[in-house]
Amino acid sequence: MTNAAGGTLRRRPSQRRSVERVERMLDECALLLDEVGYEQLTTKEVARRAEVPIGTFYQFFPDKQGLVRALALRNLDAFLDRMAARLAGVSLKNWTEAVDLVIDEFVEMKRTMPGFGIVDFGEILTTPGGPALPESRRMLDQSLDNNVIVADRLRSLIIELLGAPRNEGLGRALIVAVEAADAVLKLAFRAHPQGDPDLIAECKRLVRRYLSEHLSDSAVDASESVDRESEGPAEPS
Amino acid sequence: MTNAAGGTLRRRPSQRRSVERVERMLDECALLLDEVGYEQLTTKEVARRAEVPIGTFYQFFPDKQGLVRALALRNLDAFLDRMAARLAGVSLKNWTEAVDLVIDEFVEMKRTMPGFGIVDFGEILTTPGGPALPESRRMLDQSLDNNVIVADRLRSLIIELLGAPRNEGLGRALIVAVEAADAVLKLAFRAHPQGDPDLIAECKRLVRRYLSEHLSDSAVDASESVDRESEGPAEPS
DNA sequence: GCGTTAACATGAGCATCACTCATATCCGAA
DNA sequence: TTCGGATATGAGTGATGCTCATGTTAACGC
Repeated sequence: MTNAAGGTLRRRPSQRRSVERVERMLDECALLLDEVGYEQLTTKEVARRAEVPIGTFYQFFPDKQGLVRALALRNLDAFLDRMAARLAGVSLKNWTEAVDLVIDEFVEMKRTMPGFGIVDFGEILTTPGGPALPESRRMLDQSLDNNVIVADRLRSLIIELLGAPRNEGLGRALIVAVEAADAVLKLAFRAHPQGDPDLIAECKRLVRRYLSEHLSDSAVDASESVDRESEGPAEPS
Repeated sequence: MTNAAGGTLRRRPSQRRSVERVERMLDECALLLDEVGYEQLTTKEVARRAEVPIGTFYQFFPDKQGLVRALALRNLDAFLDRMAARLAGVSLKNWTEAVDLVIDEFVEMKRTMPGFGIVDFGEILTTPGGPALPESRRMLDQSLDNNVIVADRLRSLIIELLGAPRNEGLGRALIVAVEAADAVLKLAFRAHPQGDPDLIAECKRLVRRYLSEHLSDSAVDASESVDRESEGPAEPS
């Protein structure tokens, strides 16, 4: 819902042609990232493929990092939207099913959405191509925000759907779970182009075991918001 | 024990002066990495600080990535050696203590060893400055090797010290645990310069919960290799 | 239609980077 | 001393991220 490129753009495109251009640049960035990786990706090539002059590129994106960060945010939004839609259309027996569903969806995104496997919720999102520097506090804070956004929205979804108790530690636990799952799934995709099934299964186990401290099974049965048993997708508020 | 710069050097320094030079370059690389991050790090500046001509730099390191990878491997060796020494000098009551000890040691390394927080067991080790590319299989395999090396040596240490059963799944579980813990600790250090204590504690919980499937408490008491109760450091085989 | 003004578009050019290679220097053997 | 090959060096090369002076379009009052 929120604009995917929220604070990362130098100038927000207003006219229709400009919007399409920015979108095209992000599309080509994603494809090129999958082809050559971040370091080999050049702004000139992105601009060339998107059929946009390099000068125009730099009117919208502050720099190479900004481009990739904007893509990361767009991917993030896409994932969260798909998650919300997916969770809304299913009646879950217990919260562990929700964990499996979220991870399956994440894996599916990695398999199909260009650039999703490379630029996602980890530090790449923050400082793509470079590890976090103690100097650049601002960027770090932003990354932390992004991380919190994912975990927070997941928590909202889980609470909404499963009626889990609003533990104080749940928020932090979800952040930790997201971070850990992200890392393990990265490993799974490093080991196998489509994601090593064993490692994906192991990832689910990891998250289930960890979250079982915070999410009790009893909370699931007490769920109030899962009223409809229908399988059709329901609209989130 | 094994040379830290394993296959990453273009030419192995033979004379004493050359060895010192390579060591100095790695030292300055680590410091500079902490100061400005990978992307801002320039080979010229590393060479300048190490008081080595740029030409000489490229006689030993194939490229910028090779330099950072060599540093990563040196840090890796340092960590594993310290782990072995630390575990050898302590009698553990149960395996969860070993988990805490390993994580504490890891955190201590992140706090004190230059470049350790930035270049470590994650993908940065593999493709520093760039996420994994589907193209560059060779690098990916190497990264996987590195990851396996850590987990494998940890497994050896744990089995040796705690007499844990040699489960088939233990190896993979340790790889997953290392990957997850690494990610969560990165997060902890992004949130706090010295590492957020809450997140560090959460990391221990995560690993303990996960590994409890593979390491039973009873296995600890049946430990055979922990004969000596002395606290002096013992030599690993 | 016309003039004015501001926003937008463009790509040659600049500073800087990773990396090379022709040359200089060293050093042991004869 | 002379020679030959290994080593050391830094000016130079091509490429990259990014800028900015200039050209083009759009909007609006008259």
